[in-house]
Formats: sequence, structure tokens, C-alpha cells
Amino acid sequence: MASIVHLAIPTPLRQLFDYLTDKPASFWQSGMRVRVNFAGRSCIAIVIRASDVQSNEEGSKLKSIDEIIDAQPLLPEEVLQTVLWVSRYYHHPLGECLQTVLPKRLRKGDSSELQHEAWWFKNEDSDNKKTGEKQQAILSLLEDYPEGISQSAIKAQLGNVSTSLKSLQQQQRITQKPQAKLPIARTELNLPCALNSEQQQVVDEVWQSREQFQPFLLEGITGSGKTEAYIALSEKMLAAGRQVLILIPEIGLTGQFVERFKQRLNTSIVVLNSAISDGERKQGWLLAREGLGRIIIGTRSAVFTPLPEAGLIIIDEEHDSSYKQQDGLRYHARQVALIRAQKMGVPVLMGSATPSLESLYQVKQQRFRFLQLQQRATGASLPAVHLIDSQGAHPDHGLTEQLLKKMHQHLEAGNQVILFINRRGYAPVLMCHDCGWQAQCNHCDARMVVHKQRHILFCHHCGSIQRLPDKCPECESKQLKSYGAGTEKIEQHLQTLFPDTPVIRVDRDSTQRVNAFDKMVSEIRQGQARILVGTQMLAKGHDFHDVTLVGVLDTDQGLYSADFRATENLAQMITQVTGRAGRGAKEGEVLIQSEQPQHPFWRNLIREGYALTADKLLQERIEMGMPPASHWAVIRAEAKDRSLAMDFLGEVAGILGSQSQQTVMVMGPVPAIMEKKGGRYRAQLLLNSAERKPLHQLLDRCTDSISRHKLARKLRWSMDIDPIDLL
DNA sequence: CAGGGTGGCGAC
DNA sequence: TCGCCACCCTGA
Repeated sequence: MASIVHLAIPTPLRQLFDYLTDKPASFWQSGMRVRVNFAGRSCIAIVIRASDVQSNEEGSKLKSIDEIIDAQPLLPEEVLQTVLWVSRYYHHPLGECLQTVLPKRLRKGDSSELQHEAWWFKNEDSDNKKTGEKQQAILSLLEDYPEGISQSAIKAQLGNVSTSLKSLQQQQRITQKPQAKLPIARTELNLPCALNSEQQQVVDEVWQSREQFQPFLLEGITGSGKTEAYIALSEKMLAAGRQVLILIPEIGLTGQFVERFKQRLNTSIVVLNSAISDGERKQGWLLAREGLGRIIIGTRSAVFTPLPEAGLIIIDEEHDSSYKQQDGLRYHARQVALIRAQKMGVPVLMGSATPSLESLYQVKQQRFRFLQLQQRATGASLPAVHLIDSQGAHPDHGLTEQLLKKMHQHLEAGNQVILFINRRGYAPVLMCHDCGWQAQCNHCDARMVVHKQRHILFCHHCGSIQRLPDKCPECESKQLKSYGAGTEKIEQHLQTLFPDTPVIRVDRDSTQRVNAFDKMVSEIRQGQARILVGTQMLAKGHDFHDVTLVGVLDTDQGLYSADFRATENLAQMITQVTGRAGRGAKEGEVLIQSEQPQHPFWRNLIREGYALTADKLLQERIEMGMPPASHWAVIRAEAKDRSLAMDFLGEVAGILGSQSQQTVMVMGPVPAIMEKKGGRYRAQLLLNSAERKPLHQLLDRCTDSISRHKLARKLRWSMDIDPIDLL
């Protein structure tokens, strides 16, 4: 009997499309891929459901399916259900959601077969007949690996061996078996975990909830050994035959995470992030789906990895904003992880030294259980924190005498120093001393940043590049001066101030090349670099034992930002940065330069610490009816035409107004704080509601008419549920 | 009247 | 979003 399949197609259209097939509905399983012709081109679609055709006319106008790609569903039911939830919750077209979830190769129609490689085994009853040197080497190597070894691993140790292997195989002294190719070789190292009692308690509590959905928020001060607890739990999960998914915020942290897991656990580890090749990503994803990948370590998008034998999801640095995707499907990986864990009935462990107010709120609401690690695992004490008034700082590089003096002291003691400045480049302003001209970006309402090394002006908002002018384009004066200091300028000054001390700069510009970051980290570990200048990317999770002094420059933007999350983020940043000092046996010290050292924020944070500061901020948010105590959605629009975005959002506000009850507040439209960006004028419409439900119901009712509005075609617009910034 | 650029619209 | 088509302008 013929049937109609309802397909999700990679298009921004918010609907399924029906195709006719000669297979019965019972043949089709949701999650299979098919190839169809859609709007004149061939594309890969996902089967959502199928229904039998009753009459002859039914479906007669439908196109038919060109090719069935999978005999079995590629997407497990639970992942598909998660994607359906994501599509509904984030009000994003299902076809595009599936695009975000699937590895590119599979999206393009690649087979779901795992890649295999040759593995070799020594046959037992082989006599000790003499062989050539090479063959003998192979035999003794295989002797060490009773569970077999891959040909590539043999080759790595003994060089080109394929002919020797063939002849040994002919003599029947060794056998070949193909096995799924694993991205990371297993290691025999198996160091035991020594946990302190706090860590043990965390492990026990989570372990007790292993058979049910239960979110845990783990607040562990920097250096308290959260990773040890993750590893110990993973070990237990592995022993129980379960898979573990570990989400980390940044690609840069992958290396050290994998290394530490590899040392402790003899299992197959899969890495999934945007730094790996398409082929590796497909293989890793399929290994996880087959249950052959046992530990999956990845960034945001790894939250969609199939886990047939899931036992636990770990989210490290759960407060980190990179878990929220900022374009396309704007999902939050923490949110998605919770949904998946709920479907799978497993616990989620979210760790951070500086938990988000969202998660602390969930603890207050008794939806998350709260766990703490309050001691530094190495026994090191937390560093002393001092505020310095930056009034008297050096006019060009912005460093104060106090800070420089301290740097001398710590360097002379043979230690390392980190300076944080959250501004890339050489200087944020280039100005003409004679006529007052400033280097502006042509495409944005922003200034161009001087990048001296590359000899360019660079816009950090749209990426546009100009040559660094040597005279003012307005008045031709040669008196061009740069104001303010970024990482590059500070690096340069420090190198002159400390000529005998190697300085290294760690920011997006200096780490762009592949492996540059890992290289720098190992340089720092080995002590070749003594002064480290960098943006917050240096603050995230790294453990440099000889760093005893941390300096923080230019922190004040966070105190007066229009973004309601700015103070939360500043408190998190300062606390994280502070944690970089004195992680080893030596005592650490932190100096913070501020123009507002008397600001109550500092008193709170330094005297009372992050936990109490966060509690205060959360209380304020609750009183003001801000998230997480209320719910927001933002509809954004951008157009090349100055007024188009505002006009469109005005129309949208009208549509929403006609459908809305009083419970959802619609505010705007207003132009974005930086109205022009990348050559487009941007505006946004804010929706706020105390309860989540009416907000989503309103959007459910309206997204169709919004997307069908005639102006919608002329511009880019997007929906952002639970936005992390309202700028 | 060919050629190309653009705006509008349907996609199963 | 993408590709198609109708429509219009330009130039000879």
C-alpha cells in the first residue's frame, strides 16, 4: 500500500512537507533520511511520520521520494523528540533545527556506516619459526596487545609495515579484523582518583540519583577539583555500562580535559567541537550513536549527540555564556541538556566556581540540588584581593605604579604574572591630534581598533579591515595618536619595562593559527613565558601553577553597562580571574585597577565573595521582576534600509498586540544600542512575562503571521527566547 | 527586442 | 532561503 511521509526539509519554512511513496506507512520510521526534490533542487530530508493513503486521489499531486538513504533511523527517537521540543521552544523552523543537530556529512547524505580500520591480532599457536627483523618486531608488539592493535598504531611505532603484515598473515601467524576507527587511542594508564571527603560526597550524591532525572548545581571554588569529581563519576558510570556526555564552554579547554580523562579512564573518548574535521565529527557522532564512544567531550552543539546508554550529563562552567548560540537556532545547551536528561532519566551535573543566577534561582525553587566544594583540593589558600585606584595610572599603557611594583616583586621571586585586559588590539581609538578626526567603521556605529602588528584598523563588530593610515584622511596632518590600551599595546610596553622577562600575549588574534593556543599553554606551563597578557580567554579553566600575581585592568565598563546582566558577568569574570592566582603551593595575590574603587560592588565582591554577591544580585532581579524571575523573548530585525527594521517590528508589535492578553508586555520596537552593524540597521522588540506559558502561547499564535508578513521577506529577522543580552 | 537586473512569490 | 518568472529599464 502507498503512503504519504511527512518530512522536515532544510528550509526556513515552518511546516512539514508531504511526499508520496509506494512503501506502506509501517515501513517508515521517524528519523530516517530520504532524498527528495524540493523547490527544484535535490535535498536531504528527515522522516517525521507517515500515514497510509486511503483513496486513490489522495496525494496524487504530491512528488515522490527519490532515494531512501537509511534502512534504520539515523536519529534516535529521543534525539528527534528533543529537536522537536527545541523547535517549539525556540520558535525556530524544524528543518533548520535538524541542520544544527546533524554533522555536516550526514546532513549531506553520507552513509551512516562507521569508518573501519584494520586491527591485528597475534595467533596463539604460532611456532617460533625465525622471521625477518621487521616481522619479529611486529610479533613482539602484538604480544603486548592481546586485545589487538590498529594498523595505524603499528605503523606509528615501526614505520611502513604493510608488506610484513601481509606475509605474516599468509603464514597464519597473525589475523586481521576490521574495527570501528576510534578518534583517540585508548591508553593503558589508569591512575586512581584520590578524592577528598568533599569531592567524595559530591560523587556519592550524584551517584545515588543515577537512575533518575535530577539536576545538580555544583558550586566549587576555583581549584577545588571539580574535574576530579567529574572523572570519578564518569569512572563509576563507565563501570555500570553507561555513557557520559561532558560539555565544556570553549574549544581551547578540550586538550587538557581529554588529557586528564585519558590518564584516568581506559575507554574510548570522542571529541566533538567545531575544530575537528567534518569526517571526524561524523565518525565521532556515529560512534556515540552506536555506543562505541563512551565518553563524549564537546562544546555547545555536542549536547545533541545520540547517547543510547547515557548515564550522566556534565556541564562544566555552567554559567558560561558560550552555551547559548547567538545566531540561527538560539538554543541554550544547558537548557537542552536538562530536557534530554529528563527524557533519558539521568542526572545532570552542572559545575562552576561562579554559578549563573539562573541556576541559583533553580536551587531556590528546589528544582536543582545544590552541592559545594569549598576547599582548594591542593590545600592552597585563595589569594588576597586588593583594589587600586587607576586615577594615577600611566597615561598611555594604563598600568599603575603599584601594579608594576608588585609585578617586579613576584617576578623576582621566580613566579609568573597574568594581566587581564578585556580589549584586543593595540588601542581602541585612533585620533587626529590636529582636527579631532577619529577612525570610524564604515559599516558600524563603532570605532576602528588599531592593530599595530598587522598594521591595520580592525572593526571588532563586523571584521572589516582598513590599512593603518599614516596621515589624517581629513586634514592630512601626521599627528595621529592612539588612545587607550589593548592587549597588544600592553604587551609591547611590558616588554620594554621588563626587557629580560619573556612576555606572551593570549587573545583571539594571537591564537588564531591551529594549535597556537595549546602551544602557548604549554609554553606557559614550562615557564618559558613569565608575563602573560590576555583577554578572558586566558581566564577559563586553565591551571598555571606558578602564577602568583593576577592584575585586572579596565573593569569599569561592567559597572555601568546598559545590560542587566553586566554586573553578574563582571562578578563572574573577576572571580574566575582571581582563581588563576596561587593555584600551586605558593600564595597568590590579585590587584584590580578600577576608576571606581569605592563602588559598593567591589566592597561586596571582595569582602563577601561571589556567593553572597550573586545572592544579592539575584534578590535584586527577583524584586525588579527581571530574569530569572520573569521571562523574556526578543524579536530582532536588521535591514540595509534605515527604517525598515523599525517598520517591520512595528507591524509585529501590532500583530502581537492584537493577540495578547495583559500578562505579556510588549515593549518597543527600539533601535539597537549600536544601531548600525555590519552595514545593517538593527532594531528589536522586547516581550516580557512573569510566567513562561502565556509568552510562548502568544508567540505560538503569532509566528506564522509574522513570518508571512510581506515585510518579513525584505529583511532578516529572528526570535531569541531567553536572550542573554538585551543590547 | 535582446540582455540583464530586480521584486515578488511558491516550495509538498 | 532559493530559484524562478514576470516585469521593467537600457541601449541599439
